[in-house]
Amino acid sequence: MKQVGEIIREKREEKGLLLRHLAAEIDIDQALLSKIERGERKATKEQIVKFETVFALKKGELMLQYLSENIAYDIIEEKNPIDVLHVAEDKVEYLRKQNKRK
Amino acid sequence: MKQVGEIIREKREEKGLLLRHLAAEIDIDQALLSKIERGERKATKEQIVKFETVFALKKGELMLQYLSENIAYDIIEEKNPIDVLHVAEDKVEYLRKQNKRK
DNA sequence: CATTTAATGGACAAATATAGTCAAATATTC
DNA sequence: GAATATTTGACTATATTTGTCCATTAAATG
Repeated sequence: MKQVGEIIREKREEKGLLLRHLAAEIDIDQALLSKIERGERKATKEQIVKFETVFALKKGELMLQYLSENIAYDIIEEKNPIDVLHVAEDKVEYLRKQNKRK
Repeated sequence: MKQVGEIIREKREEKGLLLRHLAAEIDIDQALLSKIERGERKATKEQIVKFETVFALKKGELMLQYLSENIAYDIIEEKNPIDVLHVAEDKVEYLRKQNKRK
């Protein structure tokens, strides 16, 4: 199961880019990119969008990994993380219906 | 589908407590409690634990609602929130296995 | 193996988000 | 309509996140 940072590093190396090249494209410091790739820091949503563009990934593909990874790490230390996700699912479905109605 | 704030308000009223009484027990300003009950502000995890104690709820019961509610609102505006949750579930399961092994 | 180049670590600063308070304005109850 | 309870909004404090700089380490190259 690949982490977002790993995916980014792989893609960067596939393209033969150096940290500083990709960092420049994303418009961040190369040290920060290094940390993101190694999972020491999290990217922002905006940066994930940029990565998708630079790597020509399907829109939302990396974002899906990113969002779910954040959630997973947020709750992994909790009592019943799986239950939390199931209840969250109920709530999302409920909220969507609500929105549809109005 | 009840929101955390609503649950708190119900419980408080069941016990016949005023905002300022419960606020004192939880050790926050009553204005903040008012906002939490109406969903204008979010409680902290620590406060949720206190609410569980004050209301003699099963440990983790309110926390489950709280955590899942936060997640639901975090992703409701995203493209495929349900997919996000499913992938998050995979990741949680993966992380747990990892932990077990070491 | 010495130099150059790339990547990483750590301390700090800036920006943003969250939590909390106070006092005034509203609403509710008697 | 006075007293009590709740809500609102502006503001401050605190915590967290994001980003940069520069020193250090690691890797590659002549």
